[in-house]
Amino acid sequence: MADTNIGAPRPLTIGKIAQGAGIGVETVRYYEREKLLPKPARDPSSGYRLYPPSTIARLQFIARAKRLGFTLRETRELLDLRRASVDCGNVRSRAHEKIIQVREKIAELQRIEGALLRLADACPGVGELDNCPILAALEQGEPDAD
Amino acid sequence: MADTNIGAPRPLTIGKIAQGAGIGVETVRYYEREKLLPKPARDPSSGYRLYPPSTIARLQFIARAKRLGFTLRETRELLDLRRASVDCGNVRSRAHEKIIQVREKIAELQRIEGALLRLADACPGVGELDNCPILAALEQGEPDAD
DNA sequence: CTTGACCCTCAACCACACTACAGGGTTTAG
DNA sequence: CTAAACCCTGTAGTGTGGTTGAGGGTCAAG
Ligand SMILES: [Zn+2]
Ligand SMILES: [Zn+2]
Ligand SMILES: [Zn+2]
Ligand SMILES: [Zn+2]
Repeated sequence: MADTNIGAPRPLTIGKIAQGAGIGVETVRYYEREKLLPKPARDPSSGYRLYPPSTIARLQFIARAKRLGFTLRETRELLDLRRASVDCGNVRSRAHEKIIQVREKIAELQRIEGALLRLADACPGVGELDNCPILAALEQGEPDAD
Repeated sequence: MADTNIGAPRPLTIGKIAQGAGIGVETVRYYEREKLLPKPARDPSSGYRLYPPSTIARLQFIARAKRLGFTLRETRELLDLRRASVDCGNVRSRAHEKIIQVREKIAELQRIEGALLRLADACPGVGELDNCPILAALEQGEPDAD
């Protein structure tokens, strides 16, 4: 409201965008090395990196993709898709692949949870280790576990 | 049935126990370095490692613990518990800790799955990327995701 | 006896996603 | 002007769970 120089996207230093995205400065430089961020402009005299403010959104994109279970490699591919002007279907099919992977992980963890629960419930919690069904199952194999 | 030399636990070479446990020879030596396996006897002339057959069971213990979500460090602690003659309660409490961790992972993955499903269902799968709700959510943040 | 399969040690390397120096230069507040 | 806070490059280290390779020695079959 006060100043209306909206046309000038005053560039931000690496510290600002890192803080804006809630990550470390080193991580931003790492993302640049790993090609998740394009090489930014530089201040000619100091050599400092100068980022457009939209870079913060891009870093948040990366953070969200990470929270959704995408690796950095996959996230880079998503970002590249946009550059390459591919269509929606490509993006959606990646999301579907990721859903399948996530479900597989969940199923595996639920199997693990069930096995641990059965073992913990069978363990008296007192007494000699020779009677402990948890160690026994680990040593001899559990009927239901595999 | 044929030979009854049961009292002599003829030792096995590293290749045999690795094959018996379904893992690699290098992995067995790695486990020894990481103190998940005690240092085995050696053939005096060749220097070959000589293992009692029960080592295969120990390796399977490790494999099962890994499948149950224990790290190698935690698995070593389980194995050390047995050596240290601690009681059942210690083992059970570790299993409970692990159950809690597994449930947290499951909840996180279910949150991720829900977010991905909402996005994928909203994405038409055809057309321009500018209309893709998946990329839009990653760029601008999704209301339900966080 | 020779060949190939097996074994030895020590060391380096892999992926992943950072993180931490070392050894500088620059900007900014007081 | 000075000192703190920031920035630069480049290299190296973290942790997890192994795998691979070099450069050998040993054992069993033919
Ligand atoms: Zn319980
Ligand atoms: Zn018990
Ligand atoms: Zn779907
Ligand atoms: Zn789409």
